[in-house]
Amino acid sequence: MCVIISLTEENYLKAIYTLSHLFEESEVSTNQISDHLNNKAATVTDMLKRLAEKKLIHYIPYQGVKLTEKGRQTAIKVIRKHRLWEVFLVDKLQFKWDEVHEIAEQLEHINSDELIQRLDKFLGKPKFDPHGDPIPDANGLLNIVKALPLNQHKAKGNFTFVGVCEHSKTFLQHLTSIGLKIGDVIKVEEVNEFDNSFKVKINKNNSQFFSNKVASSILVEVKK
Amino acid sequence: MCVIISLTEENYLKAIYTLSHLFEESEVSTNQISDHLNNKAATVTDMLKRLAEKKLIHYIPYQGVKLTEKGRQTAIKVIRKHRLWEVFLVDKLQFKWDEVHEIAEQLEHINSDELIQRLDKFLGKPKFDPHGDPIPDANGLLNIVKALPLNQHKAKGNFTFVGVCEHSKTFLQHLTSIGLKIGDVIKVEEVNEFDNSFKVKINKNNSQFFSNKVASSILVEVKK
DNA sequence: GGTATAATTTAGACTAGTCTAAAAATTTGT
DNA sequence: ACAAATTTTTAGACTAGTCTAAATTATACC
Ligand SMILES: [Mn+2]
Ligand SMILES: [Mn+2]
Ligand SMILES: [Mn+2]
Ligand SMILES: [Mn+2]
Repeated sequence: MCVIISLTEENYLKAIYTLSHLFEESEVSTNQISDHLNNKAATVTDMLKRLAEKKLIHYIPYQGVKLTEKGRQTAIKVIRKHRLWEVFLVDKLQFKWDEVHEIAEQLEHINSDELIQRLDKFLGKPKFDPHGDPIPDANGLLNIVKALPLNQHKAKGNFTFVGVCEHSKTFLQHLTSIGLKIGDVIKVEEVNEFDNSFKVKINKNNSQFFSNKVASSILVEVKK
Repeated sequence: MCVIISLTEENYLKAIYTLSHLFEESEVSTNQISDHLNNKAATVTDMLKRLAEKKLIHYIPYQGVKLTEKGRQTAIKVIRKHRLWEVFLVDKLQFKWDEVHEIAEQLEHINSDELIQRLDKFLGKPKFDPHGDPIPDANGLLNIVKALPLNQHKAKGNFTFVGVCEHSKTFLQHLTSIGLKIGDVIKVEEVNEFDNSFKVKINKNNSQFFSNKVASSILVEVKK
């Protein structure tokens, strides 16, 4: 009970959580973590030993790591805080969706359960952050997003834009510049076999093209 | 330009700023800082050398320290953030005034000028925090509070309660329990020479007594 | 003015978190 | 199956921030 978890340790746990879901594998490797956090592999190994010591991860040398239940809960809580603060920044302070990630990276480490509970209520208990990512609830339960990237639905029809799988500032700004935001309806008029580009209409406006790169980075659901 | 100032360094600068104003002396001693931050004097000496190296303080061994202009600006900015976040916590999240200090101690280190500017606007550019302390403006200018503790006005009459000079949780809770909040009118009906206690009415309610300890910890202005 | 006391600094050590270089283990390819 | 390539760990070093104990400087008092 009540082991203190440092900011650095929180970031490692979050990285392990994210990577294990990114690659659909339960074991995460040392190099994956070192790439993700821009640290050297030797540094990661040191930290993995400390996290294992604290019972936050299962670690077998050379075999990779996975989170313990305690580690998972800690990671989820950091993600909950990150996403709630992003909602605050966009909804209450009128930041753009491409401006909030760096600030949320700092705010996610503020330690106060009461604060998060009240912030959640103040924001109207949102279910999704400004990028369409689901916000874990107070018990650590997370809606799994069943949406797929647009390019995996190789069919004409109407889709709803529900999130991004690429979070870079430049990509988010690009979506803004083509006038696409969460909740918009995308009508696929043609799928171009040659380069896998998509001819689409956004909310019944004029037609435009999505490159395969764009189509593979936006998550959509079939419109009901 | 653009020297990175760590969270720890920010706390030292804030401590030096606070202590120099608390004792009305420009030079702050090593022991004062070590008491204030609950660090050992040797630790403080180490840090003072680092802060001097970064041109944030003027430091002459054995003589005490004072802030440079750059150090003062940094300290003021941290105080501005602390007090703005306290306003946010009380006004927007409905925290009580005795619950916000610890959380603001964390939030004051979040580093984003844009965030503070937008938070300030969102809160309606408040001039005072929930404890009546003035909030420095974006240029680092601070209204000096000219209010005195009630016990220094040894006279009957009407006063306005504008702030506290004691910030402990128990004291703030005590004021709440006797029904006193910022802005209330305090009518002094008697000053008791024997123990320097005060017979007062708050907002024309029933009379009660303030001990000298209470009277010396609340800041009031003569009611206009 | 000289000594006792208090304040401050120095010296040396420790932890968390990082690095580079080298060693060891694992995986890959023939 | 074994050598080469890759991954991971170990060893040793560094910085920031902290400590204790000892040395030094300042101050207070007679
Ligand atoms: Mn983010
Ligand atoms: Mn997000
Ligand atoms: Mn405070
Ligand atoms: Mn305050």
